[in-house]
Amino acid sequence: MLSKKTKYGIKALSYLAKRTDKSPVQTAEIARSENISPKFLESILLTLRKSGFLGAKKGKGGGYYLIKDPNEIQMTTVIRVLEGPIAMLPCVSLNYYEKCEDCPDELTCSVHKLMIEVRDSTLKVLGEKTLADLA
Amino acid sequence: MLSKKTKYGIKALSYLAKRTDKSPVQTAEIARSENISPKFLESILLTLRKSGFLGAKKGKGGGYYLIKDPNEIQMTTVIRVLEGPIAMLPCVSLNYYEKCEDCPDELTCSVHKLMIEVRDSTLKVLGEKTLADLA
DNA sequence: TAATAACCTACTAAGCCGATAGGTTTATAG
DNA sequence: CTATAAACCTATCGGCTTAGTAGGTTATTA
Repeated sequence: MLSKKTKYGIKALSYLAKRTDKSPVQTAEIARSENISPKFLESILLTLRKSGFLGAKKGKGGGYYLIKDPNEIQMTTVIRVLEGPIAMLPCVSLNYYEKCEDCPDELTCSVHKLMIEVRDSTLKVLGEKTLADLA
Repeated sequence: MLSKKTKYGIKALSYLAKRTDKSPVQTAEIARSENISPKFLESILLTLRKSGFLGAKKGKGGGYYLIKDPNEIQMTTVIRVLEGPIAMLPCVSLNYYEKCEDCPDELTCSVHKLMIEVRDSTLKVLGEKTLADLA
């Protein structure tokens, strides 16, 4: 299940990508438009800025704006930053790998093999999609 | 992320499917072999029995056994029973649909569309796989 | 009749999620 | 130079879920 954090984050990015204008947009405006708790969204936008997706401007007339071209923003990278691993098990995660305690041998584990296939198919979909496709 | 419940459940089903013999296998044996907490596994096998995957026999020499042919057991149905929805958002779930509170219109929601694609690709992988493929 | 193993109910510790509260810093407007 | 605006930062919290534990009940077999 996708967390609300991720869902809201994607919505916010889409909102910014839809704008022709590249001027800063305030958190409150996005929150209002997308029905998101302003304070919660604030923390999300902050992590998106720290991750290099957004730029920010303080003070009056400030807000957040996209740094990169929406075409260059893969959905895989967005989701990894907000949600963490895309894989359904740590032992099949490319970016957040972790060994299972219970599993003596991954290569013979039935669940492992299955989840690799799921991961690859998901990765294919998300890797081909960019923020531009959503907006 | 797949819960341990689901992971253990699939492992247990695989274990049973691998056996040529169709005699009942005790919870303790599966737990030992797969490194699962016996009591936790007990509850999992119980739900698998109630869902029609397993049969059970009480008393000495009892245990659990597969009811159906492993070829007939789709991984989608197993996961839905143990984990719940396969979709990453309730609003794109076929079997556990739920409307998003924040979203006024699903058809224009960028996240919605994206998650439908992810769901479909996952469903394709899991729908083609049966328990026999795992074992 | 004793042992065995499934069945059932209840509880719990820990962790995460979504959100809130309140203050600090920086930029702009007048 | 001062007031305002908005991002930035820290801390906290209630509620829920997960993974497991404990302990007893029922049914079957030897």
